Amino acid sequence: MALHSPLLKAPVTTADRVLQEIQHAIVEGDIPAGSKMSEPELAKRFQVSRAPLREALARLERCHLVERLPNVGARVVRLSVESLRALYELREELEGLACRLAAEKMPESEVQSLKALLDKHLATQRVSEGESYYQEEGDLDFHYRVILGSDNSYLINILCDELYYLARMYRVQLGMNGPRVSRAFDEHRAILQAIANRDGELADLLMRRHIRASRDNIEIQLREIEEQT
Amino acid sequence: MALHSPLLKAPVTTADRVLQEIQHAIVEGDIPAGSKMSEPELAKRFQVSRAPLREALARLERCHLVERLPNVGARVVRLSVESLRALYELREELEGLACRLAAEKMPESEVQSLKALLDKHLATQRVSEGESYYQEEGDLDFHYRVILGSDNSYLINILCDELYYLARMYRVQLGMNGPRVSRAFDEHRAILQAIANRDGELADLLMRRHIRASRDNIEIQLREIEEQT
DNA sequence: AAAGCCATAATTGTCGACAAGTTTGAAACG
DNA sequence: CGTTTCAAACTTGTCGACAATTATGGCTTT
Repeated sequence: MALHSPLLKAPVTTADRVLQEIQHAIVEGDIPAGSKMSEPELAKRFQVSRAPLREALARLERCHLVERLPNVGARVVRLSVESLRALYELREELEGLACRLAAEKMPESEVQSLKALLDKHLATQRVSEGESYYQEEGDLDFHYRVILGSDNSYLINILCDELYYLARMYRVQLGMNGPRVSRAFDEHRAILQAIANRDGELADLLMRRHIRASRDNIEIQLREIEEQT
Repeated sequence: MALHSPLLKAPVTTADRVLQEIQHAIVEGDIPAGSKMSEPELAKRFQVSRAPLREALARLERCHLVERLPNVGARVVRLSVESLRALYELREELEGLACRLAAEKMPESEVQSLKALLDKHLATQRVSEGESYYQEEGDLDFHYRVILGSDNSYLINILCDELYYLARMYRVQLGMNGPRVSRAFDEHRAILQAIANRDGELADLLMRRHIRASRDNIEIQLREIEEQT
């Protein structure tokens, strides 16, 4: 599933493989938020020794999916309004910057290619309206490619490796509901148009709004759940 | 040396200790930029087994001081104009954001405490003019505390853990020369004043300029060296 | 009965050895 | 003489076992 995604590099080492498996399990909620991650237990579950497992845990900490304490161990992070705020506050700023840079640097051919991608999304959306999976992948592809257009390796690393999976965890577990889905498409179009016009300032502004809207959507769901407890 | 720095957490595990030692060695240039890092060699040099050493290498990769390839190994990064541009482009944006947030959220007591810190720096500078060590530590302390004032854990993590040491490596190896040193003090004062006035927009702008100036300074040194080759 | 303490069990951190992969360099070939 | 091939040497990745630290649970004490 989703093996075509540009974000999934082919695993070369055992640690790579188990990282991807655990990452997926956490994002999807198969390993529940807040739970303790026992090294012996996970090693048995994924049929590996503790060495590559610990390597995987270290990388999971790097992308903020687990928290580790020396001599104590690792826990899956808990989703919270406070963490969501901090995460999206940062994404707003960084993806806004990515847009500004992409407007300056993205080659014309890539802009055209992105336009074609959005047209494909639109067609796909018509076929399966409300189908969140395609939408989500499409949304991610769009963001992903804009970020790559920034041509800043540190920015790309932060957004695509370190913040990506946590943001995805919020979206997968708290979902994106009805009307928001189709609106996101229009916002993508507007952002890309600004980039095509080489209007970095506008692309920045539109992307910030786009991310803010996405955050508001998730925060509503999250508050409902937090109040239940 | 520099054990009082707020950035240096007390090492609890062997991996922590060797990480700090290697980190220091790379930043200071004792392990030269671009050189291969042999695991057996480093293990012998620091008197540890390869397990904690590999843990340290993983964290060095995280803060962009080394690059690793599967089944090949780790190399110390090379300093380049292109990498400097990307790094400072990002720092400008992120520390600008930190200033804006700090202007909103930093408690009054912390603002006062920072004022006292700058006064102390000024006194210290008079005592040892041109002494780059104190200046540098002081500069870092200032930036560090403004970042903490942002109250955004992901932002703090990126700036203080992941980008900090590479930025420091550029500064240590390419230096901060004469007139820039004293100017930095004045810029700090202006930034802090804006934060004290709760003028986030201005603090953002001033911090961006401050970082841009610092970058220009380093880039000049770097270009000279690159042309020599 | 609640709080503190100690021994025990379980977990994490580290080690040395083996397996799998890559680099090196010399011999064979064009 | 330059290029290719291949094997030996070395490096990285993985494993199982041991050491050090933390969590558990029953016992004592007040």
